[in-house]
Amino acid sequence: MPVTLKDVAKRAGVSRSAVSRAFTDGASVSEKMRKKVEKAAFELGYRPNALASSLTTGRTKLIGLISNNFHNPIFLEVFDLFTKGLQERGLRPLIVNLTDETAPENSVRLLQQYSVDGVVVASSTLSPSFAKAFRDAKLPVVHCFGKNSSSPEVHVVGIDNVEAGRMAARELIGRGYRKIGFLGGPAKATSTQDRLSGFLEVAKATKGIKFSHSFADDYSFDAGRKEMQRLLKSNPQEGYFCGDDVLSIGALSAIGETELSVPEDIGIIGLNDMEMARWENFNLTTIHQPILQIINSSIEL
Amino acid sequence: MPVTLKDVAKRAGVSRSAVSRAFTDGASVSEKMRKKVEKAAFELGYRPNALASSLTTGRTKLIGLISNNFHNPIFLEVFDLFTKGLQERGLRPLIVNLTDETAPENSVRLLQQYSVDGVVVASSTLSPSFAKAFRDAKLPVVHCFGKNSSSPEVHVVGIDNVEAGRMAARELIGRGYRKIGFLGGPAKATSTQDRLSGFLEVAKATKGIKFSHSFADDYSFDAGRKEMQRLLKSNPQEGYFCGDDVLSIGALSAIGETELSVPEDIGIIGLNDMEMARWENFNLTTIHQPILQIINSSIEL
DNA sequence: ATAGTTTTTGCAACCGGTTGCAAAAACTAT
DNA sequence: ATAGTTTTTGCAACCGGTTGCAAAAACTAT
Repeated sequence: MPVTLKDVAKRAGVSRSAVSRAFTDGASVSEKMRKKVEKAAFELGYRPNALASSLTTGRTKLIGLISNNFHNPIFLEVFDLFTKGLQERGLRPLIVNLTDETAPENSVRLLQQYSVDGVVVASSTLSPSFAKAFRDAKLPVVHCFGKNSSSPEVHVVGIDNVEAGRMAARELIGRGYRKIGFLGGPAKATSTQDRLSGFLEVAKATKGIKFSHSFADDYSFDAGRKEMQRLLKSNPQEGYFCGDDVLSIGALSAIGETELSVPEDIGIIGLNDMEMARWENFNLTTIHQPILQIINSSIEL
Repeated sequence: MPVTLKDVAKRAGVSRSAVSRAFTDGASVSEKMRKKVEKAAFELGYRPNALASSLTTGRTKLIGLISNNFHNPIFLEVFDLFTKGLQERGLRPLIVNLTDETAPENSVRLLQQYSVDGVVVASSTLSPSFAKAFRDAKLPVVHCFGKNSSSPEVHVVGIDNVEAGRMAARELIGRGYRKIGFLGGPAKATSTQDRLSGFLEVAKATKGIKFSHSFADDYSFDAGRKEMQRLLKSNPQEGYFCGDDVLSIGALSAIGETELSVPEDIGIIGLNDMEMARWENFNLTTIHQPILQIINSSIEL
C-alpha cells in the first residue's frame, strides 16, 4: 500500500487539495504551506501517482515508439537517441515491436488504451497509411525516415533521400569511378526509391558515366551480400552506392570472398553513419540525425 | 473527447457496472447483456481506458525495461526478444535508458510513479544494489545477465558464465592451441570475472597449456581492438577467448591490420551468438537465450 | 400458483489524484 | 478599528473505470 495524497494531507493537517497544489508548479500555495507539505511528504516517502493524475489532466507523458526495425543495428542508435531525448523532456517511451503477424490496427488501439500523448513511428518500410491510422485516432504522430511529401497530415522527419542519392553519385564519380551502380534496399521502400532517383539524376547528367541499379530483398546483411554476389558474377561496376550501411557490410563481405579488394578494385559507399560503420574502415557519406530535436519539437504540438 | 463507459451505458440503456462487466472476463453477465453492450460499444468505437482501470485494479501491465547497454549490438536482439515476449503476454515495455548521468534512484522513483507491475534490468554492468533498490520499493524485479549468487532477494537470470568460460577454454585446447588467452570485458563486471574463473580452471587443469588474461575497458568494438593491438605487440597467444562478440570483432579487426590470419595464425572464440557474428565467419561457442521464458515466468509472481 | 434457489443487475463507494468556486485568512489603506 | 482587496485554503465534484452488496429477475421444484 503506497503512500497517497490523503496520507500526506492527514499528516500535514491540511486538505488534499493543498497537497496536490504543493506538487503542482504555478499553483496557488503559500510558502509556509508548501514547506509543511513537503516535510510530511518526505517523511512518508510520498510519490505522486502519475497515472491517477493523468486521468484528470488528460496527459500521460507516455509516447508510443513503434518500429519493425529490430534487426538493423542502426536502429539501436536511433533507439538510444530517442529514448534519451524523450527522457530529457520528461517523457516515457512505451515501445511497440511490430512483428509481421501483429495487425497494425491493434497497435493503434493498444496505444489508445494507454492514452499516449503522441506516437513516433520509426521505420522506413512502414506504409504511410499506418501513420495515418494514428492521425485518424487523433493522436499526434511523427513518422521518421519516411517519405517527405507523402501525406501532409502527418509529421515526417528524415534525411532528404533524393539528395543523399545525388551526393553518393557525385562522390563515386569524384573518386574516379566511371561505372557505378546503386544497390538499394527493397524496391517498395520509399527511401530506396528516393535515393535511387537522386542517384540516377546525377549519373544521367554526367557525361561518360555508365550506371545500373538493383535491389536487395530487404535492409539486411544477408540480402546485401547475396545481391553483391549476384552482381559480381554478372555485371560488376567499379563503384557501388549501397542504400544502407548494413547492406554495405554485406556487400563488402561478398567482395571479401573474391580476389577483389576495396577500394582499389571496387568502391563502396554506404549510408547512415552508424557507429558500426567505423568498424570496417570505409568512408561514409552521411547526414547524421539532428532528427531528435525536430521530432520532439513537433511532438510538442 | 473519447468515448467513455458512461456513453456506452447510456446508449445500451444499462448501468455503468454492466458495461464494465461485459468487458471483464469471468464477470457475471448474461449473454444477452453482453451482446447488447458489445453492440453499443462497437457502434461508438469504445476503447476501455487502461489507465483508469489500473487505478482501481492496481495492475498496469506496464513493465519497466532498464538498460545501459545501448551501444552493444547484442542488446538489440535482447531488446527484440523482450519486447516481443512481453507483448505476447499482453504486457507493455516502458523503457528506461540509463545514462551515466542519470541517478539510478531517479529511475526507481520514475517507474514507481507509473506504477509498473515489474521491472527488468538488462545489463551485466549494473551493480546488484541497483536491482535491490527496486526490491526495496516492493517491485518485482528480474536482473538479466547478472551474477547468479549475488543477492537471493532478486531474481537473476542469465547464462552460466563460469561454464561458458570452461567451454571456451576446452574448445580452444580442443582445436590444438597450446597458448591461450582470455580477453575479457571490464574487470569489475561479474560476468567477466566468472568467465575468467571458468577459463582459468580448465586452463590450469590441463597439462602443457600456457595461458594469460587481460581486460578491455568495456564491452565495445574499440576496446576489443585496442586491447588486441596491445596484446599483439607484447605477448601474443595462439588462441583467444573474447568475453563478448563485440570484443571479438574488435580483436579481429586489430588482427586484420597485421600479417596474421584467422584462424591459421591465431584463433578467436567469442560469446553471445549475436546475429552479427555470422557476418564475419567464425564459429561461436554459445548458449542462446531461453532467458525469455524464464524471465517472464518469474515476473508473473 | 408458491416458495426457494440461483443468476443478473444497479447502486454507491472507491482508486488517487485535480480544479472551479466560494469562504476564510491575510494584507492594505484609511 | 473598519472596510476593501488580494491571496490562500477547503469543499465537493470530477476523471474513467471496478466491485461488494443487496435488490430484482430468472429459474426450479413442488
